[in-house]
Amino acid sequence: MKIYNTLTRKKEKFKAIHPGQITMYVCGPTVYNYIHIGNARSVIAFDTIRRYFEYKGYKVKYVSNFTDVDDKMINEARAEGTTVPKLADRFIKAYLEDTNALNVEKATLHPRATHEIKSIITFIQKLIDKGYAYEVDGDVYYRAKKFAHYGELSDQNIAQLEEGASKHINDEEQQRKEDPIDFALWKAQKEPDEIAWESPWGKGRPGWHIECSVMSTKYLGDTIDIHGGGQDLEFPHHENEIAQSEAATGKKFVNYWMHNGFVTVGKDQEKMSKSLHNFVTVHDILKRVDPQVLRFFMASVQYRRQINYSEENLKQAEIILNRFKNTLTSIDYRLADDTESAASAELKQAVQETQKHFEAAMDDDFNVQNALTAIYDVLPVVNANANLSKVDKGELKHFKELLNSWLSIFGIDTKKLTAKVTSPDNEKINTLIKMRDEARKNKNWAASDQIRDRLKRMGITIQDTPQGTRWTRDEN
RNA sequence: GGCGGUGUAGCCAAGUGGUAAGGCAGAGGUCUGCAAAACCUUAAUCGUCGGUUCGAGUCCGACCCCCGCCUCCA
Repeated sequence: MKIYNTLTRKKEKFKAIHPGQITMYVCGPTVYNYIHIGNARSVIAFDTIRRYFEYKGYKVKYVSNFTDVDDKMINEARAEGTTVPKLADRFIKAYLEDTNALNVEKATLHPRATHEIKSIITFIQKLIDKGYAYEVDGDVYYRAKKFAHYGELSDQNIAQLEEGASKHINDEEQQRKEDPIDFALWKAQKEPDEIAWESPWGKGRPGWHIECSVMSTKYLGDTIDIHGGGQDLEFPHHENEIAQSEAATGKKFVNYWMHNGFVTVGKDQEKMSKSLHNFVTVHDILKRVDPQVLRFFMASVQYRRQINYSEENLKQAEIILNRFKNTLTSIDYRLADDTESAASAELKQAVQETQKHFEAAMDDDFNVQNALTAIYDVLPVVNANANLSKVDKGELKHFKELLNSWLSIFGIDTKKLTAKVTSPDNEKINTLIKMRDEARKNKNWAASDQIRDRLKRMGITIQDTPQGTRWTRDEN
């Protein structure tokens, strides 16, 4: 299995620290708003990766944090006249609802920065003791240049970083810092009503980057297998995490750094982001789009590539899901009917090949496009087989199980896809179909078509096959 | 300016140097009473220019377009 490592800018053979187990940390959102499609992309990308590891038999420890205190949180809470913790609670709840709707597996742990203040203070103190950090009037800064590997992840050189940073910070900050690229580990309280905790350096709150170093090492260990996040976190966030963690522990922080590509929008394909105000929240879009369609759309692009968010592309995802649905439905009908089973070497071999191709593609840095292609290639074979008067029922069943597990890597629940929800009108549907079959027998096409139209209005599509009339619900 | 990514048919997109996978849409056909679904057939010389090579989308050079990071952002 190969994974592209941002640190080395190469695909590397994946080797877990502990065989059969994987430790994964994924940077989560700042919870001052609903998550948008771009945030969801990251969540979905790493959920898909996690699910594939699990498919391969790994046990995955998956930690994803909530940043529940920072300037944006403080400002938003003020604007709404609420407190930072209340604001956080509200949007953490919304996050869990949204990601649950997108069928994202629950993290092993969702630590919150504000619940880790003690550990954060201890960690910062360690950095001060080791000479990697210094305090100035209640603020604590990290001495970036002291860390020899600073800039390696994002491939930036120190001089240029200094030049860039000096343009962005004000004189007052410039004077406090030893160097413009030094970054805050601890920020002193500025207003009396501002949320703050006691510390050896006075009242204040943690800086942004420190929480991830603390939570990752605390819950997953000094060195972990995989650390993920959006490409925009490469610098400075992840660069700083490496500096903090490796300075504190003296060990390698992360073996494989993985960064997902952005969601872009519009004909200019601009990055979707909160600051550009071109975002769509998951909360809103799910009011009109089937969560499975959104999930499949986002999961079907390889995690490093950009996703161009558009109605047309969303529509395409829906059509493909429908093909899966049709195939699975026709398999279900064939498995349930009383026709004889007949072994098919052709089908068996095609299914075997598909599995091989699917896994080879996923093993290659999660190349989901090629993995899906493997499935698209076998669908015509399966569909054609499912139309035969005698089918290989054992092999069809086997394929169905495989397809279920493959699609579940993409976050698709095939049960939901094909559910013939038991509802009060099931009996009515079957009665109508019987009536129609009767009409067809008598070649009473007008009556037959009338019943079909009526069923269509109920959201039921019917298909006539040699094995009898089938029906599916249009919406799941 | 520095770093990184990207440019393949209307759209999505795969492509270890050897005569361009696949999907969607479109067109034609088979099946069907008609449909639906399914199945079959069907399209591009790969941003531009030059180089290396028997041979390049695939390597080298130059250039152009777009996107991102370098400041909060998945």
